[in-house]
Amino acid sequence: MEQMPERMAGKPSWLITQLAVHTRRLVFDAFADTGARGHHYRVLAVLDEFGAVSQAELGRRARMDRSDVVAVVDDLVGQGFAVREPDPDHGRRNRISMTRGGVRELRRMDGVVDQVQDDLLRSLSAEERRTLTSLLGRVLDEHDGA
Amino acid sequence: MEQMPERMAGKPSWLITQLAVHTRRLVFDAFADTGARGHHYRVLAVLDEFGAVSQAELGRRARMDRSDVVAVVDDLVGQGFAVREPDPDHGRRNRISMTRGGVRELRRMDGVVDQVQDDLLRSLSAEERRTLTSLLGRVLDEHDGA
DNA sequence: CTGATATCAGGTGGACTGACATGA
DNA sequence: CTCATGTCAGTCAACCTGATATCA
Repeated sequence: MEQMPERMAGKPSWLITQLAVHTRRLVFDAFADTGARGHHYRVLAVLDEFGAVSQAELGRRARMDRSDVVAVVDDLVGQGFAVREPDPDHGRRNRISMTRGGVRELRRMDGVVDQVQDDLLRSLSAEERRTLTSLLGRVLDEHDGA
Repeated sequence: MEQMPERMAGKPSWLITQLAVHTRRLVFDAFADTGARGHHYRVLAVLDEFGAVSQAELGRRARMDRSDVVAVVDDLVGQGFAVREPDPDHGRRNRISMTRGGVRELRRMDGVVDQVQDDLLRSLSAEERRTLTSLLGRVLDEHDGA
């Protein structure tokens, strides 16, 4: 692979952007056989950790737009991984919850993502991985309104 | 901002993906007034550091597809920042080079990017920034066929 | 009234694929 | 023949905006 410009190779912002491309490709390829996508994983992860929630809350926790949540929930419901039902306490709100199949799917995806994780960081030691995770987490917190 | 799932907050792959979103937005906003985009910066950076190159090499160094290089070079030529001329030693190849205006535009962009950089990493010390850059660089090298 | 929610239509930048013609 | 190059058409996931309707 040809060398990239120095002014880019030394900038975290560029490194992050480029690594995101690689990461997305790794995840996508690993999910390819079942047609799953990153959005599906995010939504299932929220449902697993926070229980039955509205679509709006789902979007906020998974960091995705409300518009996109609709289609992804449609998918998950269609695959039998989630259930959409009207909130009894609120006429407009939906309650999205996971099915047994959804839990199984999430477990499967977790394994896949862990493998991708290992592949992605294979050049770092365990200690370095922790350092990287910590630094990235602090930077994200600062910009994520935590 | 609502809390995100733990299994995501602890994974570098997710942190990188999310940070890339913030980074892209910061850069895009900073470039917005002149209508410049990331692609333009990348191409100018390659031209500055490697001189007159073919579009194919340009794409490889800037990590972008040849298809996309065409339109970006069109833009830069239209703005007077670059020149496209046929390679005298090769009938098919083009030679792309920078103009004075292109150099000035790149300097301007450099300043903008540096500010974004500072904003992005404002929660880290200088030492931590170096550590982060080094770790990210090593991870990218591993996946970039360096 | 405001505010939150769900939905739909559409647009964007960036990464990519396939096809095609041309020239080394 | 092959391989690299330039160009064009179009797809894709993700991100985003705006409009609309419903309900607290």
